Amino acid sequence: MNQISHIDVEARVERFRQDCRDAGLSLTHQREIIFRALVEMHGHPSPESIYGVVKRQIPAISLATVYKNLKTFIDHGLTREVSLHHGALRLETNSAPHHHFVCVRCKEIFDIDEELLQPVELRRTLPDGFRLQRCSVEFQGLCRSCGKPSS
Amino acid sequence: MNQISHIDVEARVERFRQDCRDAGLSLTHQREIIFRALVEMHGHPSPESIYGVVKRQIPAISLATVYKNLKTFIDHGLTREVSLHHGALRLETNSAPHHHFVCVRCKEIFDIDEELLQPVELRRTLPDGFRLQRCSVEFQGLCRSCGKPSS
DNA sequence: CTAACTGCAAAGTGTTTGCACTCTT
DNA sequence: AAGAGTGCAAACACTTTGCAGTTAG
Repeated sequence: MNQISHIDVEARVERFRQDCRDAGLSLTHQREIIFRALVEMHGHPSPESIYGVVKRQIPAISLATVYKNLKTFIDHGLTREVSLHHGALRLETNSAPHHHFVCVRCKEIFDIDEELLQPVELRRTLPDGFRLQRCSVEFQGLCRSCGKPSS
Repeated sequence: MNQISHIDVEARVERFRQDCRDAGLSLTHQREIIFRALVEMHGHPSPESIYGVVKRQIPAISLATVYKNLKTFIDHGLTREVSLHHGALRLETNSAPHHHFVCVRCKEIFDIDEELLQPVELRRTLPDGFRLQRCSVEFQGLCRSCGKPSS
């Protein structure tokens, strides 16, 4: 919704370079262009749409490279995916209202009883025209087995 | 996490039958077996895993039928999908902490500034061994354009 | 120089579709 | 009957993989 200023982009790209060095990642031309495209875009772009932007600057780039790099970025916390459970349809079997705990490592989903939470409260109303139907909270972290020091 | 009692299953299947009648959906054998399998399973099953269960009772059933019916169930509110944005990878461009509003109709995702919300509070701690890293709220409803009476 | 990265094409997933046949109503 | 639903196979979209060649450190 907000414009992104050039200074933000530059700052984020600069931090990106540092993060790559810190993580031992090569700073390739492709890598940087992809990251820059990402931070210059707004909303929640798909790999394809990022590819479309990047291709204007590196016509020979392949979609696979975009995918590989986005995955690398995610793995190193350089960007984030909108949802931990994209990829495949999953159905609810629990018909009672509840929230979810998603393990960032094994991706397993655990139900969290609704009454474990204080009701979520808005400080102000949603932007005009938006009609709220329901709201659910997603907790992210490590589940019991993934959090064990051994594993 | 909890066992599902037979009485719950029967009650839900009975309601299902009624819902189908109300919605003008044919009550086929396959349909009912699929629904029953779903409510008898626990957690967040995939279409494949439901297919596996159903196949034991109707060996000739096809995976496509399972998919078609699950979609029908979702469309009629007879069950719910775990995440509205499974399907394809989407990246965040907004690096500030924020929540999401997802339009149930057009599936568009809108960022909701973190400070619009009272912080989410737990009444008790999470089950032992779970390590919380972050938490984000997903609002669902109709967005501005989908909520217009015209559309 | 070496390990990491890229581009390509091919292979994988998970999911949908078209169509002839079969059931529910 | 008529329309809705089913099974099959083929088509799809999205993503990953293997590998030979290239580049960063």
